[in-house]
Amino acid sequence: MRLAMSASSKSIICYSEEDTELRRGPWSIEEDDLLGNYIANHGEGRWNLLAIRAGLRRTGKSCRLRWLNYLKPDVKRGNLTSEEQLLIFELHSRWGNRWSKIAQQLPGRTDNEIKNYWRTRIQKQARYMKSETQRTTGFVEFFKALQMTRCLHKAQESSPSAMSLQDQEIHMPSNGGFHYSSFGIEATPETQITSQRGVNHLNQHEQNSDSEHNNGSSISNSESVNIQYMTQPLGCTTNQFQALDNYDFGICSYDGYNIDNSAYDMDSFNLAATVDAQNLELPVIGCQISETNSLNMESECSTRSNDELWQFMNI
DNA sequence: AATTTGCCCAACCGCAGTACG
DNA sequence: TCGTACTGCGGTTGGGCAAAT
Repeated sequence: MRLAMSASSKSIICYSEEDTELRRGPWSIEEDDLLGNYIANHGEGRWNLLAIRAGLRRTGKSCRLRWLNYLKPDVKRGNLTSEEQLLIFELHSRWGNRWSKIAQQLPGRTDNEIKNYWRTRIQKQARYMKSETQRTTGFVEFFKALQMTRCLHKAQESSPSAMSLQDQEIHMPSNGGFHYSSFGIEATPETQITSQRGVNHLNQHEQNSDSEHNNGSSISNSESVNIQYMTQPLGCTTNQFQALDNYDFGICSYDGYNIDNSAYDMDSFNLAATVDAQNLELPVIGCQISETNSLNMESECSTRSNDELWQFMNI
């Protein structure tokens, strides 16, 4: 067996003992046509057989990948929307590097695409944030807001009928326009979120105690977040979602962001290394549910680093 | 203008799980 | 029950391209 690089197409051609060529590398238009036409006529499956019968000098594996990631009609091309990006962010926080599972929640997007997206854009931003961490607290609010969504998820899981957040908007601090509408969670007018005012402290020990991608919530529901279901609409009610007292806020334990260091260079998200956790006092976040059933979350204290923070959000 | 650097993304690889004879 | 082939998934690689130097 030997390998050679095709000069014209830069495809690697693999010669076996029988001198049957196995093409590798980029697919040509002709190959795409062959594969597409064959699947149109015969359907998917049995990829090795398909490759042979379609007259493709490719492995079944290669054919499958080409079909699923590129040729399949419902594959969506182009940049990810902001909603999709945020959804990826959220789902990754829940499931870690389960790309195929995440992709299932984004119709038309492939696991490969999401994986590439995460690897490039997210980690780039993470590196940026890490470099900024020493002089900004903006990321704290950001992660706090993400934790907020997790609170809501938890509440939804515990009482799914009463709490859903679809179509809601969570406005991140100050000048950030932050839409969580694609998170698949939905707010009802009956939803109220309250919390005692206090100061958040990061607790490294507790954070680290959360294993398995930290899927388990670190929230002590009884103490940190109370979610009540009211009988009257909350249209004009401003609910303080303040401080998430005693909340194992878990910047470091926020799923997926520091536990995947082995998979990618996720040091960027290992904020424990860059934050003086014990001395970190988090700003207060106010939580408001408007008449339009949208949940607005606002910071009650301004930060000078919003622009920096929202660079992250405005990927 | 030439070279370097970094980003993006398609494609490949290895492994684990599953189906099937 | 076992071995083999197939399938799917996550991780990695490398080429193309544009921006920076």
